[in-house]
Amino acid sequence: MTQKDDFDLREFLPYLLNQAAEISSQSFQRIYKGRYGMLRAEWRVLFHLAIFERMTAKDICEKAIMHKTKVSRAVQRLEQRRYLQRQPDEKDRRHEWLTLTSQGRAVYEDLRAHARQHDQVLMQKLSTEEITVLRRVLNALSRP
Amino acid sequence: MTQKDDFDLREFLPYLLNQAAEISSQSFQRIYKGRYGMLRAEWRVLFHLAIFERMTAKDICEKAIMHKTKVSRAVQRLEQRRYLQRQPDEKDRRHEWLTLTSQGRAVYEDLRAHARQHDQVLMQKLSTEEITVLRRVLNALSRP
DNA sequence: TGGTAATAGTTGAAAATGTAACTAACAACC
DNA sequence: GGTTGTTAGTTACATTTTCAACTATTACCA
Repeated sequence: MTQKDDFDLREFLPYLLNQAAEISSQSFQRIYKGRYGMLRAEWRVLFHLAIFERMTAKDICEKAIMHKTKVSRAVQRLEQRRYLQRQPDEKDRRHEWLTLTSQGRAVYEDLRAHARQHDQVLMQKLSTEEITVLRRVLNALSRP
Repeated sequence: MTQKDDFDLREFLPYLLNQAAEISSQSFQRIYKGRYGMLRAEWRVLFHLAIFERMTAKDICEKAIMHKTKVSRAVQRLEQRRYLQRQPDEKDRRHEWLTLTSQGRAVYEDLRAHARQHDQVLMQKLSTEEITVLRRVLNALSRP
C-alpha cells in the first residue's frame, strides 16, 4: 500500500476540514448525546436560542446554515422535552417565535461549560497564533 | 434577534470546523453527485484506491477514518458501477484486495481535476501563510 | 377585489447512516 | 485435532437525513 498518485488528499481542504470536524466533534457528541440524548441539529438549535434568546425557525436556518426540515424536526424534539416554547407572531401568523424554557436554559448552561472545556482541550494542541489564524480562516471559509 | 449570551459560537472550534467543512464541500459535492451520482463515502474510497492503488477495506477504514460498514457499502456501490474490482487474498481469504478498474480510474482523474480546481478557488480566499497554517492545524486536529 | 406568487413551516416517503449481531476464515492454545 | 478467541467484512434493523410535496398565511398587483 504505497502511494502512487501525486494527488495528496491531506492537502485537499474539503477533505481535511471534514476529517478535523468529525474528529473534533466526537468527544462533545458523547456529552450531549450521552447526557441528554440530543442530536447535532438539536444542540445547535438550543445554543442559537440561548445566545439570541428569541428567533423564528427561519432565523435559525440562516444563522446556523441548516435546512428548514432539519430545524423543524429539531424544534419538535426540543419542544417535546420542554426545552423550548413556541409563540405564534400576532402580526404574521406564519412566524413562530421560539424561546428556551428555564429547563432548556439549564441544559444549555451545562452543555456550554462542557463546550468551553472541550475547546480548551482542542486548543492545547495549538499555539495562540495558530488559534487566531484558524478562527479567522474558518470564518472566511464559512461564507459561501 | 440580538445576541445576549457571552458564549460565541463562532469561537467554538467543532462548530466552526463543521460549518467550514460543510460549506467548502458543497460545490465539490455538486460535481461528484451530479456527474456520477456518488456519495461522500464513495469519492473518498475511490480517491484512496487511486492514490494507494491496492488496499483492503480495512486499510481504507484506517486511512480515511471511516467506519467499516460505511466502507463496505461504498465498495459495494463502486463495484456495481464497475469502478473497482475485488480479489480475495490467496493466503488469507478473509482479506479482499481492491483495485480500480480503468473506468474507475477515469472517473477519478476527472474528479481529481475538479478537486484541484475547487481547492484553488477556496485558497483564493486565503493568504499563502494562512494556507500553510491551516493545513498544519487541520492535520493536527485530525489525530484523535 | 380577486387571483397569482411568495413565505414559514410541516409531513411522508426514500435514501443514507449507525449499531449490533452475524458469517467466514484464520490463530493459538491445550 | 478440537475448542476458544480474533479478525475482515456483511447484513438487519432502527434512527436520521434528504427531497419533494403539502398547508396555511401573507404579499403583490392588474
